[in-house]
Amino acid sequence: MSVMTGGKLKLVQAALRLITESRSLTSLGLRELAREAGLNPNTFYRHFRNLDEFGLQVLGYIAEEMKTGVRELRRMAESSDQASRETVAFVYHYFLNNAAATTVAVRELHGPSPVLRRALENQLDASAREMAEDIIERRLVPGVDDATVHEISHMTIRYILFRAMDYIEKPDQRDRIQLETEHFINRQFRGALVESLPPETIARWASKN
Amino acid sequence: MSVMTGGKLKLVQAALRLITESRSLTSLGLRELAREAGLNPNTFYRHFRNLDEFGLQVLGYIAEEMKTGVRELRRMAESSDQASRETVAFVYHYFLNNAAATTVAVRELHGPSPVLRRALENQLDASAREMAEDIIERRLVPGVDDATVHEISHMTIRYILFRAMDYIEKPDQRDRIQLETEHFINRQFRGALVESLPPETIARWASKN
DNA sequence: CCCCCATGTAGACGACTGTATACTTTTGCG
DNA sequence: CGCAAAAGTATACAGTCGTCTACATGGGGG
Repeated sequence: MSVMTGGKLKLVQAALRLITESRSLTSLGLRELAREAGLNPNTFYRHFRNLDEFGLQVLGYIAEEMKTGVRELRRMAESSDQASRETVAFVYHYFLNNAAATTVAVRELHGPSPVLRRALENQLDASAREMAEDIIERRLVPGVDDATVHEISHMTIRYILFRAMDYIEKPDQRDRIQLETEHFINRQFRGALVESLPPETIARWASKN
Repeated sequence: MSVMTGGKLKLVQAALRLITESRSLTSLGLRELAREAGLNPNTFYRHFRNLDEFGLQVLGYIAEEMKTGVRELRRMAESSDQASRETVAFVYHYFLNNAAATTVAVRELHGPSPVLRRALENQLDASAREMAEDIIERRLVPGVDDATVHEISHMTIRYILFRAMDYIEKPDQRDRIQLETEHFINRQFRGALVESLPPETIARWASKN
């Protein structure tokens, strides 16, 4: 399962290549894949039962890629305590360097195949849980209860993933995207601290500081 | 342009029907469309030059639908001043009643066709601008500057659209989605009020109230 | 060494696709 | 009504697709 070689790898990589050139995983054809990979169409059957199974394997492949990225991220976040700014920069650079995987994830998360959608949702939920637990364990946002941290993590993971797509496609907006992401995160966590208070009270207090 | 009739309408509606049954606009076939609409394949050519033009027309069709929805929403928001809760409920019910259009929008916003993506982005940006201007004019969040209101509106519109997809597909989670959406909005605007203050200061103050 | 099994190739099949040309029906207007 | 344009249909063609069966290669373990 773990390491792919030969034709199998070639086919998966061909899929990633085609998808970045504005295609969708679900719309790829067997022959098209083989053509792009430089293989005979029938070679496909030596590695996959059908296109559905292929899709899942591609998802597994990119999930593996993403996991190593997350691991790096956590290792880096451990060393710095002012997480936000550099962390956001790091994350977007990571997505940029894994544009193909990112594109697949974003496309299929809202794509037509229910199976792939569920698989991706589970993957994202798992990442969100990890992120939340890290935040809670390291007491990064004291004053916010655990359930809320989980909720915010869930939103943030998705927000970043979608913005990563823009980040990849619109180089001229990268600074803005990074900045808005920081705003997003800051507002969510700061907002959570004063969630139960009426806006007027907050505004009055804030204007005095 | 305005009113569709006969075969043209049938084809567009057939597309919406197929898309809700887990398909993507870009992946629809000419013959498939005609079959679903109960028409001869060649009738398609009487109304559309090719499938790309068809896609754009479908988008225009649902954009028209959405616009009337937004108009209703603004009319309703005018009458109540505690916007948030009922507004959110209203919005999700609207999306639920226009499931096909919602699905198309979400699918194609991250779909493989750059043309459709741009068209949808512009549509969403326009809606976000309208929303922001409403909020600013009615002074719903004093203490937050205009640029920030625009930024938050932009995020919120997208957040709600994506959650609307879940809302449609997962009936058992509808209450939770509605609640989390309220949280999202509240945290964004409240967070914006205290954006520039260090979290510790906020937490200390909040714990005293 | 040889054999075997995994991997890759060749050719063919029926089904489906987008499109062109030609014909029929329906519709709206003077 | 009469007739022209619009809308819908029939048939056909070349291309692509997924899949099947049969055959070729080639590298590692007995």
